[in-house]
Amino acid sequence: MGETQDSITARPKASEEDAGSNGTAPKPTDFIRAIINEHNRTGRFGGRVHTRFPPEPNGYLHIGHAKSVCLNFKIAADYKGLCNLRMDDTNPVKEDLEYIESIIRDVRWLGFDWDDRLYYASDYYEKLYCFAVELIRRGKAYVCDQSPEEMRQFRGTLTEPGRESPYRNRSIEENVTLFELMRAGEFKEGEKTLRAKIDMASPNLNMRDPVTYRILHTTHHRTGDKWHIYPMYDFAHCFSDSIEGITHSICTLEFEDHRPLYDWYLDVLEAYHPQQIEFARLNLTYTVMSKRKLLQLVQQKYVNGWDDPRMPTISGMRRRGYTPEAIRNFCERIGVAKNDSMVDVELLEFCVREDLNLKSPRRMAVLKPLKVVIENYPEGRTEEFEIPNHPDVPAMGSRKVPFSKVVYIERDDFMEDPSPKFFRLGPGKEVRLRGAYFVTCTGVKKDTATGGITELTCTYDPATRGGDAPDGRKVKGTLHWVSAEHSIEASINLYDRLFRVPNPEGGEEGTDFLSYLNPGSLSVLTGCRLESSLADADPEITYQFERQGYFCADPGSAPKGGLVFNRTVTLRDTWAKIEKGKPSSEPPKKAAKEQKARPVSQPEKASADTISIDEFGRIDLRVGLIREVSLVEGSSKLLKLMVDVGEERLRQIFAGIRPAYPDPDDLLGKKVAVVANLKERQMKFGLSQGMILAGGEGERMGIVTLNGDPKPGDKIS
RNA sequence: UGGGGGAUCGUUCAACGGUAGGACAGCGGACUCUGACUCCGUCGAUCAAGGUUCAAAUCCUUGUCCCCCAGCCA
Repeated sequence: MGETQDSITARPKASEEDAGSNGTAPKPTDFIRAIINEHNRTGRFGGRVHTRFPPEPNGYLHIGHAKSVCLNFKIAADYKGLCNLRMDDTNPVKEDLEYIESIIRDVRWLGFDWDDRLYYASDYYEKLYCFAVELIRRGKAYVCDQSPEEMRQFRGTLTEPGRESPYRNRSIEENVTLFELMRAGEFKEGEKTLRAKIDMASPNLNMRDPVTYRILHTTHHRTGDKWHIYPMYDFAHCFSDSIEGITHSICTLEFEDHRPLYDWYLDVLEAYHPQQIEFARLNLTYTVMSKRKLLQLVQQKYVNGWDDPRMPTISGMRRRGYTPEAIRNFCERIGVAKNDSMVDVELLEFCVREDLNLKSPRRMAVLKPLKVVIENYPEGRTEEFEIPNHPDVPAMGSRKVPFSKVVYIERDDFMEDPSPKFFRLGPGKEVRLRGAYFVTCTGVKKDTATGGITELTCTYDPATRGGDAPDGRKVKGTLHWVSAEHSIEASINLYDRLFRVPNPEGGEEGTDFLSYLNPGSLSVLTGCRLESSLADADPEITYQFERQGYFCADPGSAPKGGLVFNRTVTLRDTWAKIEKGKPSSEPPKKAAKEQKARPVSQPEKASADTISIDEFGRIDLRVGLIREVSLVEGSSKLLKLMVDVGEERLRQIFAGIRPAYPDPDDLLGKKVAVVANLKERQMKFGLSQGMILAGGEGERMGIVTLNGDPKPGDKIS
């Protein structure tokens, strides 16, 4: 893996002594390693560290799993221990061979190795069965005839104890016999279970005689029809860990109150006893992480399979062009703790860019072509420019890029009436075509019907061959380009976040996460023009299309449909930020950013279950002019606004935006978006007659303000 | 109202009784044949109230808020 990250974040030497007598602990910081260090100090596991990554093969691995994979494998590596890969396959109803294969592929792709230690809980079924029998013999388990319904009723509630099952006191012999019959398939599903005999009054619901084995007449993907009973997670997991000699059984927080059960099973049978440690699972903004929801997205076709590049799955990210190094690095940076956390997806994107910037060969590709004819360039002439594959890594070599009289540039790189800050092409302006010549725009051709720009004419300066002017004159802008005649056509998938909101799982009660799907998460660009060297692009390689972002050939759609590229991630785009912030909205910050619909135009394949225009139309959005602003006494958050929405009277609106406006007078005269048909609301401070649109929280809040010269009361469409 | 966890810059991780630090994001600037990269600067936090102490994010008390648990899922 060759990460140097560790040494960067590690504390200096002094802490190394945490490692204790065996001195193998290089990473002092996180709480898990602190526990391990303590174990090593006291000799609990004789200095041994053996972890495992135990996925259930009921779905594809996602970035949240990657966190766990990295944690387990890295801890093992750091302590010179081992990490097993174990399929936790105890529920044949949900599991599948396809998932097993994908998991193996993904963990390997992430860069981890388990030698020959690929295990399956199903390998232990026979042993587990014997453990269960022993449990019965020790009077610690019984066969129960209660139906699921009855069992639920007897379990009690969070605040009331449960009641004991009438079958709780069967004789050991009867239990053994019944359990054998369960195994033999003599009973119907749900007819009987094996239950641990613990304590129906325990405040921990997991200890109220939990089911240990249930009857399932389902063919198992590995053991076929051999078994009619399957162990439950708590039982199978602790003994699987125990059998494998795991020292540290690392899992997520929700298993914290399963730990007493984990410990109970092992203690009752006096088995080797690993230490379970729980950490907070990863949440990422603008996505969902639950396997159930991801499955739903796949099954209901909101995305095109588990490896859809918009999915947070490992296979989706691979297809999108993410690298294992970037993902591992991300997992390193987010750290590990017990706080519930929501990591900003921008950090992931940063890690991807960071890695890709170093190793992506540069190419030129025009996504939205605009034809440029260079008037003074000889007809029929072609020359080739030698352009480096990487500006900072000469070792990556160079390639020849053909140039001719007609080239394409990016439509966004031309403005007919540019602002002074726009240092790309405009009428009369001179720019550099990267690695080729300086050109000056001499003319603009338009479609007479639509007025849309169809073509540009330019002149070039032959003296600037290669991209430098001998007279030392500078140009502000450098554009990417392709020769019309030599370029190849491709379509490009632009991906944006799958959800419109940072936390699609945390919506108002009763709101389905699907309603937050981003209808613009995929936009397909056709007729893009690429430099010809991209014709046989290797899907394994992610290229940087200069000034655009990182892209890789889509392995899924290569064969017949022509060349298809996936956008991995955009380049940072400060210009877009300037542009966006330019017109009005004072503190656009996050508020504006979160609305960001990056794929600007283009046909969109709307794939989401969203509200319709009609529904949205029920909201009466009006232009409002802020006429008065005053502080609200007794509230640190509210401002009282008097807003002109084109009616005789001003509307009184209380807005919780004060933290963002230390000087509320800044708001005077601003044109804002007002929800005009909101039911009036009586607040402590007065009647609020509408709502203005804002985004963000606290100081990073911004209100939606309007450009141009709309009149108060104008409808916002 | 039971049990188990958790609260530190916008986000995330650290600080383990002794200067609240890093990363991402933001903002400003330098550089630039990618408005990229890089570099520099800057903004910015200890849930609250008490207490112990020369000294508290850290220890104690009380409170507040958030997450998880009533599958024959994992």
